Amino acid sequence: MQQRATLLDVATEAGVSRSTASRVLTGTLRNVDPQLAERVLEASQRLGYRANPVARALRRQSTGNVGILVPSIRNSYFVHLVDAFTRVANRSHFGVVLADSGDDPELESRRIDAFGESLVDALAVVPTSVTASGPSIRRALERTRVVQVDRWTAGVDCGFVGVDNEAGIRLMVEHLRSNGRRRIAYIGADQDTSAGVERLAAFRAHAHPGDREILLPHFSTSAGHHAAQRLLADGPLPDAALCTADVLAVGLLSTLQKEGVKVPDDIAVTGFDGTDLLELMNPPITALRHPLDAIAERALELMLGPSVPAHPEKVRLPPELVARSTS
Amino acid sequence: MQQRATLLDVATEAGVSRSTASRVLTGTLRNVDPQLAERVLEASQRLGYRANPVARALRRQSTGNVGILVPSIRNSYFVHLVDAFTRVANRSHFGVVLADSGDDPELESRRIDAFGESLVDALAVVPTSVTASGPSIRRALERTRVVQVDRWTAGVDCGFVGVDNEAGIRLMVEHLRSNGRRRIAYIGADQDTSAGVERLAAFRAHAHPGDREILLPHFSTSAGHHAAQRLLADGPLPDAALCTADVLAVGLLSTLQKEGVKVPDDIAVTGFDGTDLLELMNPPITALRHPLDAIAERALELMLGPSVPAHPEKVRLPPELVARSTS
DNA sequence: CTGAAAGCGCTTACAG
DNA sequence: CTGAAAGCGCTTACAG
Repeated sequence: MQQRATLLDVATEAGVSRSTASRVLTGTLRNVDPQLAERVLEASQRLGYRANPVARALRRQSTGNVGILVPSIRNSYFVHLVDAFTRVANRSHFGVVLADSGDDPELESRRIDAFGESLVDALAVVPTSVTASGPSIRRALERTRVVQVDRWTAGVDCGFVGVDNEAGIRLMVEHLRSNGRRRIAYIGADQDTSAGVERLAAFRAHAHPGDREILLPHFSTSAGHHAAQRLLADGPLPDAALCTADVLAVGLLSTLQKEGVKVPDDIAVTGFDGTDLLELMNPPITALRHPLDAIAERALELMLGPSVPAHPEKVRLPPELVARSTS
Repeated sequence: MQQRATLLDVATEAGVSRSTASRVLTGTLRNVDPQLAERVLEASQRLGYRANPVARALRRQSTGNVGILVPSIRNSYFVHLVDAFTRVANRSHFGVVLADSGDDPELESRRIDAFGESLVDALAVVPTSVTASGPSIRRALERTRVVQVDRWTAGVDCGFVGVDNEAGIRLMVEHLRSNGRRRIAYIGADQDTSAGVERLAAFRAHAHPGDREILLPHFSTSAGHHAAQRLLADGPLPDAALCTADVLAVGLLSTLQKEGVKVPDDIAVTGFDGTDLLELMNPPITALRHPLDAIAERALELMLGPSVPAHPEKVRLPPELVARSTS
């Protein structure tokens, strides 16, 4: 670990000024003598020079990094989302800084501040709460460009990109009904998030008398496990469990099967997100596919696009239904 | 999104110099008049001041961030590892920057350079290849402090912290034998990584004549699926499949079951990492538990500790066996 | 086409 | 105890 070569070192080695060296190295090649350019390039090579990004960022007032804050990297839906986001960002030569808010508004607030005071030009956040996340996001908005992804918060004037939850629920309910399911149990969670709220509202708009609702604290596999136990305890089994997250569906299916319930014969089980957990289960689980690449692209456009509109866009992208063997 | 207040703004507002304002705000409170300190604090509050971390990093020659580069965030083992690493780093007030090398030495090399030229004080890397990752890691070592986690590369003088693979395999083989399993199929992958190499060598040291080996390109669920197909195609089933990664075990179990094989009656299946996938499967899968927190702690010590020893430490931490229902 | 100079926003010896 | 000044390593008007 030796002393890094600096721009001045390169310039000296090449016998030019820092200005010229900088011009060559940043590719502002117009207006540079090819001879000198060559010398600078060689010197830079010889010294193993790489521009110090901290100094560059300070001067340019921009780091070339974007941040993404998700509730939990343990939830595989967010892993897929981060994956898509990173791929799209890298395509435009942006680095990505990832953080996890532990599904906790308090921790989320600290993370947002860390980003705000930190090294990103813009921030994508999946808020943990439709209400409690408001203040931190508003605070972030004062310092940097922010877009909300997958979930929004109330009363915050900030762009949003996510899946169309209403369409997703409708697709799923129609699919179940058309397969003869008559008593659907809606397995919801995180009613304190916009996703939870929108999905439940959509379900109620399409519910029939025989249907019911089970609402859990968080989207997690253990919540799915608890939902299964509730189903088992509460008398006759419904003929479908519409889970509003893959992790819920996986936990629920796993628990039902351990109790000897046959899926899909006794009950249909559906997920929501399209993660690759679905294919691993036995039987593979019916769910939606979210347009994650498109979501990431639109999010980055909003984050990095030219101006900040007075009324930021809210973008909802339609999911597709992917029928597998549990329905 | 308004103009951020600068240190000069705070100083002016409080009627002091930047030096004093800086002293107060960085908590170098010795040698500051309490009166002035109070005024500075108030001004800072009023202006919503937060130090610009880029400027601070340039001046201090340190960012307060550490990086971690993993082969794939799709592999849930690495999610757990990153999780532990982040928790431990945050405890010491370090930020964490995460990147994914897509299991590809080429991409890995680019990511390492990005880190090297980027905004971290030290880097933890899980190399993709015991050979091909060498040059990039050596290059990183010239610019910043580096520690290898979970896997090492040949001929690179760099600290390492990981699980004791030999002990893990031994534990697992003994467990299977003591449960009466006589024909063990070793399901390996990534023979180009130190983990792959060490695990295979350990297995061979404990193998019996009836045992066999199936080696796959990568640790992934689809590789587990292929392993199951090979097992099914190759004549009489062994009575145990010792998988050297949880994702392998999950993919293999899932495929075997789809083909009507009974686990554990027909065959035992074991994982390796201790991710929470194991509990979701039906039946839950026997595996090891890695001491991830300890691994993260030791890694951070090596990354951030005082001096760089001439012969960097190689730390191997012992796993525990967690018997579940597949063995 | 090229270089001297200013400046991004901080922190920290140094002098007083 | 406090402030003027230097400097971290770049980039970019500006003058020539």
